[in-house]
Amino acid sequence: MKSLDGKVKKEKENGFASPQHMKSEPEDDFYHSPKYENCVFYVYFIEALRIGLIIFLNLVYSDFSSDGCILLIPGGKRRDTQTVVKWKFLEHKGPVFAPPYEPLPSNVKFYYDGKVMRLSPEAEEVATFFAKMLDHEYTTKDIFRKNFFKDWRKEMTAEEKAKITDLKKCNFSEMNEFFKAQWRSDVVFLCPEYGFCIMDNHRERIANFRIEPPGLFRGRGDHPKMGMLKRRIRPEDIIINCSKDSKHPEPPPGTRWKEVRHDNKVTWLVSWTENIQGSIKYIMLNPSSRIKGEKDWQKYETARRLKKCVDRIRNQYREDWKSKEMRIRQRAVALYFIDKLALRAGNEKEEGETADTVGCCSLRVEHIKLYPENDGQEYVVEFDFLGKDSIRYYNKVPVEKRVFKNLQLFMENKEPDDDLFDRLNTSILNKHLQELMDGLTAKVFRTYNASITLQQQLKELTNAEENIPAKILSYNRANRAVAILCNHQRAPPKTFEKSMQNLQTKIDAKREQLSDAKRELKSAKADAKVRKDEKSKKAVETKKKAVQRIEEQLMKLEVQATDREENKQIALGTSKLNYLDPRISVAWCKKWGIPVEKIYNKTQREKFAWAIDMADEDFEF
DNA sequence: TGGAGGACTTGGGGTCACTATC
DNA sequence: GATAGTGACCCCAAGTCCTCCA
Repeated sequence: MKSLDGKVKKEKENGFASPQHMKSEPEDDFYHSPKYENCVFYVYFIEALRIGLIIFLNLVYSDFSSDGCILLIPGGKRRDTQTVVKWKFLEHKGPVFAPPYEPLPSNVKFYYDGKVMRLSPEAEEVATFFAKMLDHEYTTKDIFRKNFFKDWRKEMTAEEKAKITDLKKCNFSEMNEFFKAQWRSDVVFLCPEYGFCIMDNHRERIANFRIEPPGLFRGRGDHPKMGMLKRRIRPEDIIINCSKDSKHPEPPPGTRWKEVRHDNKVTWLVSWTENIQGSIKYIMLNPSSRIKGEKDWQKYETARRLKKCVDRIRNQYREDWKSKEMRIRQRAVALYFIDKLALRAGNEKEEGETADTVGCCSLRVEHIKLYPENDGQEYVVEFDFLGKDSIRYYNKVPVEKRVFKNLQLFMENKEPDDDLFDRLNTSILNKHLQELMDGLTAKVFRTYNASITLQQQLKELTNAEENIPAKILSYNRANRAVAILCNHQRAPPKTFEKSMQNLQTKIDAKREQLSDAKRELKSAKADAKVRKDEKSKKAVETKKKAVQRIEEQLMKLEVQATDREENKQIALGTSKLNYLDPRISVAWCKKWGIPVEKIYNKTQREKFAWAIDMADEDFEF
């Protein structure tokens, strides 16, 4: 692990201040505070007899260290460390398990081949997973049905297995109706108890304190494992991570944890291994927590460092297009795509285990087409592939001649399903990037290009003369430019057409209202001209104000319609949450007097509390 | 050195609760 | 009070990148 010395030094040189909230300065009322530097001492007064001592010792003697972050000790003095300690003290209540299966009431029947059939509890539970999804497209997909049926049969008794041999003959509709009508039990009240933990004196919100319930795996795209049974997680599957000196969470009576460990070099509280892919799942802290906030801040600082050397890197990869070595040319062309098109790195994937999706390094020959000329443009590359979450990436872009020629070279004598960059993978690329800049990986380009685009677009689109709704439209347009760059798509909402129609009706009505109001104003003016008295003058003023008000309302509606239409298939949330340095948005709000609530909702404000604290209107990414 | 596993971020969709409208 | 529409929040899958070990 890298020493933090260099980082701290660099940050000092660059003039980065540590965000205010990252300092360890306990305040009261942390429970409702958007900041999270509040001490638990005040709220947990009763429990504090025991915890208090630890808190006190922590406050006095410890710093709050985090991997790669500036460390502060009480008094604000920075201290560097070699360790990768992420927390000093961690206490939590453990996870909340999915409620046990309750057999269906006897009036809810399952039919096989038109006849009522009573299922064993094990088989019935798995059947209910399918029944609950009956209205979903998944249950019409062959792979889903095949996987489900195979796993369902494993839960059946020998008798059931012999009888139930064809999924088509199964009728789950009564079960489906039953679940639709059922009142959903509310576990929100568990939140204050299980939804929080104590980490380094701070009461922190936990992101996902509930264990994922059993069900059918919903893989995306053409996932070969969709429909498989996600088994129930039991205490014996759970690894608890907490402080040695904390009050360990208790497993449910009569059970035990798989393991209790005290690893303060990781940030998770609970983990278990899921049975579909064999991957590990975690319970971690909410994005508003200090540990996540620091990481987020670091991410944007790395992207800002890239800004300083991006020209050098671009010059270098342009040079590398001419390299004698194929691997260097491939690396340089791939990097050009990552930089220009904000493509993801594209790790290798195990064939047949997941949906067939690719990123830059894993592009295949079949994913691009080359056009020496297309629609009056030279050297056009057409990309068409499925990216993360099987979202289609389609783009036709003119590229530089050397890139085009190189691509022709890379594609020579290859089959459509051969790798385009056969001498490259993400670890080779990232190793190279690491040499160009400390901490640089392919992902950083996406963050950098997203943030810099937002900043540029905001400068370009914001008009000082415009009112707040128009400025917010500009913001959304800038956000949209980033979402398009990053290919963040969404399925148009089901109610989209209808709601657009309703909005249009409102606009039409408002227009009519406006023309009525104008007509009234005109006649009031004429009246005032004849009568020349105070009363009629006043009437003119009133009518004028009415026209103005309606004009504003109409504009608001029109802006709303434009915004919604332009947003039909674009998802803004992902870029806002993960790629755009929040300080750009905060600075923009401050500069133009826009309430930050118009840009960020409550959750987002909590996540970006550090940026709201830090950024003034002059902030430059 | 490279492959596997682990830790963490990113991502779209689903659900729910709140608000507006009738 | 019922209903429709919507945004916020939750869920958990699917990525990226790092570490560890043979």
